[in-house]
Order: sequence, then C-alpha cells, then structure tokens
Amino acid sequence: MVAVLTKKKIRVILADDHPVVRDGLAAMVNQQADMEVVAEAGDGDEAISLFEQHQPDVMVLDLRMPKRDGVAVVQRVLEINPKARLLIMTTYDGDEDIFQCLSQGAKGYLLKDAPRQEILSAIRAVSEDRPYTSSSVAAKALQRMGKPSLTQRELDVLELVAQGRSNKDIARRLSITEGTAKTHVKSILTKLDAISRTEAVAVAHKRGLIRL
Amino acid sequence: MVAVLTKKKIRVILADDHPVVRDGLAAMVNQQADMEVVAEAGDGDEAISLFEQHQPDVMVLDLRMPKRDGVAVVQRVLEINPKARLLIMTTYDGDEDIFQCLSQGAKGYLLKDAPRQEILSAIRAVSEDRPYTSSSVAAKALQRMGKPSLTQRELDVLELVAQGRSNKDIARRLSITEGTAKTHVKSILTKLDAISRTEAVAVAHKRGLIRL
DNA sequence: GGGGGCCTCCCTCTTAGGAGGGAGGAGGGC
DNA sequence: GCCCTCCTCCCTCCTAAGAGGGAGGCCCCC
Repeated sequence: MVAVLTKKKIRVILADDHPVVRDGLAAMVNQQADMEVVAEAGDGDEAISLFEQHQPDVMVLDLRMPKRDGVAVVQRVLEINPKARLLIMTTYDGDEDIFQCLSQGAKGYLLKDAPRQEILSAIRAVSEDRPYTSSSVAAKALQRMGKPSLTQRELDVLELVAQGRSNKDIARRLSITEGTAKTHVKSILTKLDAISRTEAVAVAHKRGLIRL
Repeated sequence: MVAVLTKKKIRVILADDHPVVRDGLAAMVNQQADMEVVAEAGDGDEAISLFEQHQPDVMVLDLRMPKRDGVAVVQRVLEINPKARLLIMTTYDGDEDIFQCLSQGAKGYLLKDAPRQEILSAIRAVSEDRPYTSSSVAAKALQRMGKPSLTQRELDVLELVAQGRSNKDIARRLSITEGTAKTHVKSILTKLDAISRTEAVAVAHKRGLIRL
C-alpha cells in the first residue's frame, strides 16, 4: 500500500454460488494493490442488482447459478449497460456456453482450474476493456463456428430426448404428432452429426447444449 | 491467538484441482484459531503422497481430480492408514459417488455450495473422528441403499452406451457377440429401471454411475 | 410481393433395439 | 461337494427408431 493514490483500484464484483470460490477469489483479488472486491453475489438475480448498484469495473461470473443462469445474467447486464465488462469464470468448457457468452458480449472466459496468475491478468485485461480468452477456450469457440445451431423447438425436443423419452412421449408432452417429433429428432441428429438419439445426447452434452 | 498452547491445531491437507477453491478453503481454515493448512494438492497422486508425508488430522478431498479420481484416492489413503479422516467436498451429488465414498470409509461428504460455517464444522467433526454428512447428502446415500449395483462388465457396456454406440459397435469393442452385448444392456435397463438405453444413460448420469 | 426459416404433418421402408425366454462354463464362498 | 454370481451365447417376437422423401401454413425480412 505504498503508491496507492496514483491510480484508482479496479472495482470487482464476484458472482458465484459457492462461498468457497468467492472466498478464494476475494482473497486473491484483495491481495493485489490495484484491485478490490466491492460486492459478492450468490445467485444470478443478486448479481444483476449488485451490478446496477455498484457499477463495477469488472464482474466475475460463474455460469451455473441458482435463480438465473449465467448466460441470462450476461444478457441482462449488457442490456442495462452495454459497456459492462464481464469475465466468465466457470468449470464448463462446452463450446456452446463459450460461444453464447462471448457472442453476447462477455469480454473474457476462463476455466476454474486456471492458475492464480492467469485469473488476475484476465481481470486486469477485462478491466481495460481488452478481451481475454485462454487459447484452449478460444479454440472451442472457433470449433463452434460454422456448426449449425438448433432451433428453440429442437432444443425442447432434445431435452426430452436426453431424459430418455420416446418419440411418442415427446409428442404427447409437446402436443404435436409423433411424426413431427420424429422430424425434429431427425434434424437434431443431422445437425449434431449423430447416428442415434443416444449419441445425439452425448454430443449435445459435450457441447453444452443441454445440462444434466 | 490468546489461548493457543492449550490444544494442538487441527492439521489439514487440501486436495482440489482448482487453485481458487484451495485459496478459499485455505483462507477460511487459516483464519480459525484451532486449525491450519499444512499442505495443498492439485491432483490425486499429489494428495496421496502429501498425505503419507504429513499424516494430517483431516484431508479435504475433491472428487473429480486429474491423474487419480477421488474415489481411488479414498481407497488408497485408507489402505495406507485405515484411520485416516477424509472429508469429501465436491459439486457432485450423485448417490453413487456419495455411497462409494462413505461405504469405503470417508468420514464426511459435503457439497461445494455449503456455507462457510458448515464447512468448518464438518472439518472439526471429522477431525474428532465424528462422521459429518449434511441431511441432503445422507438422504442420497440412503436412496442408493437397496438399489442393485452394476457389475464391472455392465459398467463397461454402460459407458459405451452413453457414448451413443450401437450394440453391434459395443460388441466389437468388447470382443463379444452382439447378443451378449444385448444381454448386458438388458440387465442394465432392468437394474436402472429404464425403458430405453437413452433413459438408462440419463438415470446413470443422475446417479453418478458415469461421468460425462 | 417474394424469399427463407421454422413448425407442422404425411408417406414408405428397413433395421436396431428391447421383451422374454433358456443355458453352459468359470470362479469364488461355504 | 454345493451354491451363487457373472459372463457368455442362443432363440423368437414385436415395436420404436431412423432413412428418405414431400408438402402446406406461418411469419419476418428484404
């Protein structure tokens, strides 16, 4: 704390539903001379309201959170302030998550197993509005490019497929005919390049299209 | 730090592949007057060797770690020292993981979203050889009771099923006939109480029988 | 007004998958 | 010795699932 008054500290909000992780990040951040944690959120809604309230330089966001999903938080926060600087920090490295967040306007994306130094330099980069993405994550985002996206209806069907439902059952639940359900399943198989519905589920899971 | 010399501190080893989580736990633990972190491991092998080296009062273990899986670490450590006090701390709440760890002899199991106080009291409990299990986790363990377990071969088949392989493909990979593969799949379906292979995968995943 | 997605529904045809049996050999525990 | 579990293989029968088409209505955007 010697030459403190030269620069303003980077004001950080942490949003993660694990107290342990928040503690860890807070400890790391507050040890740095050039940054400080101004608030901590334990769920998506809290993250949004704390962001509005504090207008931090950087918000570090976990993707899977109670109440409101990470992607939804990204969307909402950027709606409130399009210049918000968001750093996604999560365990999920599916290309869909990464692609969604980055294309929606998050400035950085890193994985929770990243070493301390990488996390800190990511925060600094994002605070200066420079994008930060580790090479492995960037590779995933590029992988996702060019791949066809599923329509909302297809995602609805996919979720039921992943639960192990039959086409007939899916049709009943969505109030469509079995034939239509088959049509959707078929185009899911084509888009995901899978030969069977079970493989489609495996692929979708790996890509982060479905959770659980 | 007033009345320190009355008791020895609880010596804790942390094993988790996320530096952030280790930092968070370390910060929490070292703030307590009655405990201290003596070592940190970032993977399974390291956890085992550090345990041997330090013989801590408690080892806090993540389940999914590089090199050696959490359950395997539990097994090996208890082989080395049957009186080892292990506290599992993970994000996975599948009944299989919980059941495996506890029945193998882990003293406690808690989820990473647990509040600080719960984590600390769990460490204290386990250090005194008292089992600690949160009620939701205990409920899962009981759920698992009575359910049939899969044989090794069935697990082999299940993994391939989860990858979306056909029976024919599975047979080829395991060097058995398609008929035998079918037999295994059939008994998997029966044991998991599923009607289709895709549902079996969903159930298996929920229970923590398969990863990814 | 004319695309272009998207959702819906329809057709035929083939096969992989699941139901329900039985049965033999290997290995371990009692 | 016996029993039991597991893995292996066999049979039949039937349905769900996937391949490969086509087609109409809707809505939004250019």
